[in-house]
Amino acid sequence: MRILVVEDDPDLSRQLSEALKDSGYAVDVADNGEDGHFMGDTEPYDAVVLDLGLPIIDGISVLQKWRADGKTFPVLILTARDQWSEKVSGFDAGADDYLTKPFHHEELLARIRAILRRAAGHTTDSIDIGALHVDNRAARCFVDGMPIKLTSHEFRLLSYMAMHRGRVISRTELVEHIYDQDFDRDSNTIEVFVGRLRRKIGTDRIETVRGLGYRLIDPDNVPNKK
Amino acid sequence: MRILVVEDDPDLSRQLSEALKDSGYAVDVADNGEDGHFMGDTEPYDAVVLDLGLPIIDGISVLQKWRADGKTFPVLILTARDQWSEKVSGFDAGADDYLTKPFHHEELLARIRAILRRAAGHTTDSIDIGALHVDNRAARCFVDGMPIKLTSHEFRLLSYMAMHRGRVISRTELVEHIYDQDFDRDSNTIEVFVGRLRRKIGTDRIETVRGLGYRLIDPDNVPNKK
DNA sequence: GCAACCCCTGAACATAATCTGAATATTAGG
DNA sequence: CCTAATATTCAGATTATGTTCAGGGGTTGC
Repeated sequence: MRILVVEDDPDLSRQLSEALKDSGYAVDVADNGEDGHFMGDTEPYDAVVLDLGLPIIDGISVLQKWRADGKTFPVLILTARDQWSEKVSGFDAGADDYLTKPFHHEELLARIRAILRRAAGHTTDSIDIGALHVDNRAARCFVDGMPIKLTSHEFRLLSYMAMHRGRVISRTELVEHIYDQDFDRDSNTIEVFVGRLRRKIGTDRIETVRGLGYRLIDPDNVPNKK
Repeated sequence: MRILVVEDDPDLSRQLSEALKDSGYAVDVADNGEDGHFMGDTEPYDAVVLDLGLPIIDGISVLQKWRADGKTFPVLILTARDQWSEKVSGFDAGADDYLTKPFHHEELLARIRAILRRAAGHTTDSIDIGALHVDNRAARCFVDGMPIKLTSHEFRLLSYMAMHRGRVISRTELVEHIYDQDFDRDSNTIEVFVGRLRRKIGTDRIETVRGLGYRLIDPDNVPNKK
């Protein structure tokens, strides 16, 4: 999952992106409205954390522009305490949730997880695919109840596939959502990660669709394959 | 489905054609208005992605020429941000949709699927022909609810026939829409693929019309065959 | 500050799926 | 029956995917 943070206070921005990275997200940062708007327009984020008081273009305008352009990623806005009117116009502009500063990291992370899972049409933080259990909250996964140790990138890959289970996901899409901005994929990292994941969670849980990509399935619940 | 991309920026052009190929389309590329116009005039594309700012002949003129010549393929135009007047004249010239740069691959792909299916007179990404279900988004097909594994070329063939179901489709037409430019068909690949498809989805779903081509039908709902 | 470790990356190499073209068999139509 | 059209089969050729591994950057524990 890849997240954009638009925040001008350098301290807060660093804290936020660190906390998010620790939770296993790929994070890009913008420190003003213009850059933030451009990045949101250009890159396929899974969620955005948007401060409202920003240099150059304010947060509400950025959000409005995105929505006018048809961008649908979920947006969590940060407001100063007591700025009730801002919250209202934030929701009007298409925000999905808000958080008043100051806040605990824990709360931010919980809300991010919530908007991510809502966007993907799930109702809880964990996803079961047959005997495979993916816990996005604890960033852990289990097969038949046994905990599986995954590295951070392995978990990102699994988590993204779990959110979109059953669908074929192209290598390009995986790269875009697992890595942050400056990454030029000209190597076979995705294949390597898929290989490692398969060894850990079971080869047949990730189906490869030649020429298109990969798909996460429940191997015990395939109607019948030819 | 075969798509023409007319775009002069080499980076964007490569990205586009890669993303489209990933989605299972056959793709040709032109990097200026003149070549683009010629290719669109000569080859039977199912859709065109057309940048407006092009060397030699600009995009709007290319589109106007095509429409004046009676070309009906759907055209998705790419415009720079804020060039609202361009969008308007694009629609006037006969565009089917537009996308402002920059954009996400996923959005482009969604719009391509949308104009393709509109052009074929469908309203969703999936098509049912009796017990056969073709899902163009997931690139999958089912018979009686059972998933059928198809290779990428097999799926292209099926998808094209499903889009034009009930009509007889000649071998030449199939070759032209399933392969991109540089493919010299002097062999019997189409027969081979039809054979393989038949084995997978059921022999009687593809009818042979001697001397003309093939037709995709619902074997359980044939008005009356002689 | 150092050593030990873990993980990521990119490349080289190995394997497997699928495509192609041709040869051969079968069928429909006269 | 004869012929042309279509089907089937199959063996390379070709590409996509898998696997392995070494080097390096970063982190942890001492």
